[in-house]
Amino acid sequence: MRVSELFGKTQREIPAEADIVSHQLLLRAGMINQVSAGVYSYLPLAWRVLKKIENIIRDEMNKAGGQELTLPVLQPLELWQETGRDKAFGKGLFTLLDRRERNLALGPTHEEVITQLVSHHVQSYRDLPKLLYQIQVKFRDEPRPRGGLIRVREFTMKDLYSFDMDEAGLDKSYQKMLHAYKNIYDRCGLPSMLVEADSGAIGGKESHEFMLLTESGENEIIYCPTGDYAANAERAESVKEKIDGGEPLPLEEVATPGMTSIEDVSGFLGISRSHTLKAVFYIADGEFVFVVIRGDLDVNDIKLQNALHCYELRLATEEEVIETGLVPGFASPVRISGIRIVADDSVPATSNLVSGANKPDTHIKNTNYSRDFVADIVADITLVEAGDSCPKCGNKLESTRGIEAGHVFKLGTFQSEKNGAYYVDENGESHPIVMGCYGIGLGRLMAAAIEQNHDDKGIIWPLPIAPYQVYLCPLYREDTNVSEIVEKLYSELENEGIEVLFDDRKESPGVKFNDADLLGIPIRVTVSPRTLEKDSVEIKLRSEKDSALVPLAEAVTRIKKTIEGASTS
RNA sequence: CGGGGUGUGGCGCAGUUGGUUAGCGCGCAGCGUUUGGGACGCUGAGGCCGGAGGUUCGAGUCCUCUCACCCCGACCA
Repeated sequence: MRVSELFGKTQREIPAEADIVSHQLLLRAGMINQVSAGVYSYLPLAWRVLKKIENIIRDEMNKAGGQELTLPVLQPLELWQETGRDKAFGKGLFTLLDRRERNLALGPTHEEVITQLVSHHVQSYRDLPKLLYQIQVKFRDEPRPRGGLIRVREFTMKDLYSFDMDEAGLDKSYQKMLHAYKNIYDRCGLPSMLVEADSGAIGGKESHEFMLLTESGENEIIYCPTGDYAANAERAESVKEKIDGGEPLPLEEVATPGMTSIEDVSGFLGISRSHTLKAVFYIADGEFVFVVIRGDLDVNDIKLQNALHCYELRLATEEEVIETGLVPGFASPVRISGIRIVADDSVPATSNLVSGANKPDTHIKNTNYSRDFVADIVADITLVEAGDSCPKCGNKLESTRGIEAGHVFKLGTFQSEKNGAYYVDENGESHPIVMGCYGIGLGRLMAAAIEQNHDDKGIIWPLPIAPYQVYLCPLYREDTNVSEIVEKLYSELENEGIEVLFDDRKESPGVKFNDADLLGIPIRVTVSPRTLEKDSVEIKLRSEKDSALVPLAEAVTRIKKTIEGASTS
């Protein structure tokens, strides 16, 4: 492709809209164009990158035994009502009415449709297992699209769904996908980290995410430096410090004027925070919930939401707390009724805690779980932080950030039961099909690749996903034969099947070099009167500082070698 | 949905207490001189100042409403 003919222009200045690097560079490189919040057009350079990523993914899916198919974007809302996931997605689901006033949804994902499809074509254990996938556009009305391509409302995603007879089969499919995913990121040239993930309110039991580590990542990752544990902070667990409160003592009121925070109370009474009981109030699907946790710990909202099995969860306002009859800052789970109580598992494990007294300026000492109050739910709802202890080995956990570039779930039979996908086993008995699902967002992967690979000049594409492999950069001068030689080189490279972006513009060297750097093409080949004096061309890798002069006659083979070397290493 | 911010040629911005033909840089077009890290000169094209309503002799500027986009939070496979 000749740059003079390429659709899309580079921009020197950083668009004011863009905050994160990948967004800025995608815009400056003329790769994407925003149409609406979270909706983009993809120009030829971006499209080529997406196609390369797509082909790598497709290849790995096929190798793992996946069969590609295509599914509708337009889906009847009833299908979503069958599983109740219309509620789980809530406003995130784009819906519309057709001319007959029937409700339709734009697919945010395709479990419902594919499960229904499978129910029509799988009746027997002989039809299983199956791995089916599609690479298609999906729609989600995100509350807040952000970060350019990181979080959008219309996006292309590869989703594979596995259908197995039983858990053992699912385990196998799941392992296959973990392996395939690792290969995908490796082949794209992007280091990834596998972490345990939250599977959401309706998800199955097990779930993992593939993270591309970068500081601009939306997700906090908690991991053990020994490598035996890594999890999204949303679900990370830790070994909680054991606090010995001694034998249960009688309840005792104590005046604590104005001491409304854990900090205040522990300081005032001269005890550590871990000897206090922290009360936090939430509204879960409209219901007021009283949450208690040991004073030195914080509540993880996601874990709490999972424990409550609710769709919507938020902190209660002070007014709501007062309306409920509680005293903010001095609330206690002791002797209250009609309010659901959730306790972190640290609470039953610790004795003689200081809690509120449900009256102003007063706390009670020696609150003991079971004797003084019980919770409706006891669960681990602790927010884990760097410095806590690894659940596997006890070492200090660390924290980093990453972009979620893939998410795999063991769905189990929830979906197949609701959408009626059953099979008959050898004994003629009917069972729901055991499912898994495995997604990768292509645009996000592209953006994450840039977040991981750039410098102050521009993008540095890993060769396997670069829009072009070679940037052929002649520096013309009228009285020389650069033009003739570079045209010949261009067609030779193309004949070898090498993807060349040929900067045939009559621009100054500075402009060309800067554009080459901005676009991030891995191999830059400069031909100029200066190199031709030595009968050579200059080859420079975008990822490296130095360049090398290579004899013109060897240029093509040298470039081929560089490409092969990069793709096998 | 709550909080904050921004809307002025393709991009980045300026525009005073309201005052005449709305500016600058980049980019774009033409001509000429240039060519190893975003060259220079000359000439030129390109604007319902986000939209609607209002105040006023007069509105990019003031008032009201509205829309869009961005950021933080809520939310989110």
